[in-house]
Amino acid sequence: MTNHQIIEILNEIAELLEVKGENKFKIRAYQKLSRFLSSYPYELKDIYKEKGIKGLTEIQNIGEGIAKKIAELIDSGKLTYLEELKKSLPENLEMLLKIPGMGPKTAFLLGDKFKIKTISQLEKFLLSGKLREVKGYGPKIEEKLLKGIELYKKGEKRKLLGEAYPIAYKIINILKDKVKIDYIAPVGSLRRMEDTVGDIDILAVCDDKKKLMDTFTSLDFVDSVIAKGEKKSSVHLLEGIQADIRVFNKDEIGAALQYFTGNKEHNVLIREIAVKKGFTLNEYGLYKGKKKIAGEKEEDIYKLLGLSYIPPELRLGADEIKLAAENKIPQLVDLKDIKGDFHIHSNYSDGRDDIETLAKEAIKRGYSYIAITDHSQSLKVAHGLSIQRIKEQMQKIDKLNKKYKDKVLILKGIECDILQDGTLDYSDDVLQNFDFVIGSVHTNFKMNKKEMTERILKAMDNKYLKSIGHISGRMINMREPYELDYGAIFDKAAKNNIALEINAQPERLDISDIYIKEAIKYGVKFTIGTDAHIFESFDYIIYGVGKARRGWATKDDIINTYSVEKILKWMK
DNA sequence: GCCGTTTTCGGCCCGACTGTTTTCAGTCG
Ligand SMILES: Nc1nc2c(ncn2[C@H]2C[C@H](O)[C@@H](COP(=O)(O)OP(=O)(O)OP(=O)(O)O)O2)c(=O)[nH]1
Ligand SMILES: [Mg+2]
Ligand SMILES: [Mg+2]
Ligand SMILES: [Zn+2]
Repeated sequence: MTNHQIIEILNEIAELLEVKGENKFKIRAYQKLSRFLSSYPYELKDIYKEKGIKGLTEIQNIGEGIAKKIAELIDSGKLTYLEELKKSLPENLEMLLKIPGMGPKTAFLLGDKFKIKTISQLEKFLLSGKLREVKGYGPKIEEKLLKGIELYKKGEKRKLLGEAYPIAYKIINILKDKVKIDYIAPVGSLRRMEDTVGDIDILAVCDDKKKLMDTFTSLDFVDSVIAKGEKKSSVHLLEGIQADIRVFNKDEIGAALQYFTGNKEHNVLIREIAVKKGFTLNEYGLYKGKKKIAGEKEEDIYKLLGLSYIPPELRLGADEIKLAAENKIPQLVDLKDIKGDFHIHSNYSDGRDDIETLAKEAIKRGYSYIAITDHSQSLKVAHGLSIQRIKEQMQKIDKLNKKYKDKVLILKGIECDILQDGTLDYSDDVLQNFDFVIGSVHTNFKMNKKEMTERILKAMDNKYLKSIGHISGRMINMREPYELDYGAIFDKAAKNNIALEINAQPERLDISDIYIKEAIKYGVKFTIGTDAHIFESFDYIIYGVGKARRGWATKDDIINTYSVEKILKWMK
């Protein structure tokens, strides 16, 4: 029973309780825990095995009630409570609830009174016009639900951060072009730099609100308008994702950002603090009675609530608020601190560009160094480098380093396969010639937790290894990560002075940010690498930095912030 | 169902849009 599975079950319980019309705070408790666990770095089953129920209740948002249920799930794989809950309700409600526009009330009505169990039954029912006979329902609702079914059938998944970000900026640039806008920015999960986003949230400040909304809802790539008001509109895009916009006045921008950045749990906790202090907080401002006491700047709101500023990436509703109250939010690493990129492929292996092109791009970005890290010999599909090719590449790099002396330093790197037995893909007398060796697993993924951990730990005995590439092997939405004993790896990484890579490819984002904070406690350092195969992908660095920030990393934790002198020393 | 240096019981965020209403419920942010 993985955390992932437990999260799904908690969500299912919350949904069913909603349909039952249960106490909404009880429902919130399940939702809150579910969200909390999605960024929790330890497996509950390990904690339960070690410390029992008591270990579980020590975790934030888990009390006696849910601890017992989790224990039953781990012990037996089943949950009597959920089974009973399902029995007491119409079948297949979960499916109905996934239809956009269908909430708990309507789903219950359809399941209970009209015995609807399948999508095709629902379609027939809606087309028959029988729903409008129920008080409170009419033809527009039937239509809306039919549209919801079409959307549901598309089965759209959450988009990768790296897919959604460019779409958000496409929208922003068009709007800026067509309407006079004072401020516009991506917010929600995009601003928090989550791995994936459920929709694109945009916040704007603009005088001509009507024109902005007209423009937004009539963009070329809008395929349906879900809602359109003067403060808020929602559309669905051809790209297969929803976009929400909210428009505010200038003096509300701080409160608006605070609200629209979220996450929801963070907002609720912040608003609770406001209430305790005798204030109210909404998206327009912080109020003491009728009097507005903050709203222009996010910082002011946090400050008046007795908190230091909390960067968006940390706003999870976990422990960031407590730490802000104690003034213990660290100065996080920033994009402007980054001096180089530690994972780049050239046309020597499976990259598109020659090394000189890559070096020029690095110079353009103001980098001090880049590491060229092509694939190693056994990875034939990616044209892994033979020993002869390594020699040629090194000579080439020497030449370029002469040519671009004082402009950028090209590091002789390699992304060396960690073979099934934990040895590296070249012998030490080859590896010793590189400045920077990444060890990556690209083959034989189907090993259990113990075997895969041992494989990686073994590789870490090699004194030339400097960083572990994309450690979990996950491909977001496509391939699950393999299980690892992260504690053992962090421990050895810190002791052997081996960094972990934050791979910034949108589909990888690996090591996952939920582990970074833990690793830092062990003293582990990180190299951020875009894994670029074309120079345009140097852009992915923003996602890498975002992940580092979500892991509470400071400048010191990230090797890419070091000067040339310092990295040369570190690589020795 | 969870939580707490004021509380172990009584709190638990607040608002926009739509469709159906003649005052508001439902859904979503
Ligand atoms: N105060 C408050 N704010 C909310 C609530 N629901 C959403 N928000 C705010 C915080 C969210 O980050 C923001 C955008 O909502 P979304 O539903 O788009 O969620 P978010 O972008 O966080 O995640 P997503 O990737 O879209 O699933 O709106 C709520 O119930 N109360
Ligand atoms: Mg969102
Ligand atoms: Mg949204
Ligand atoms: Zn790789």
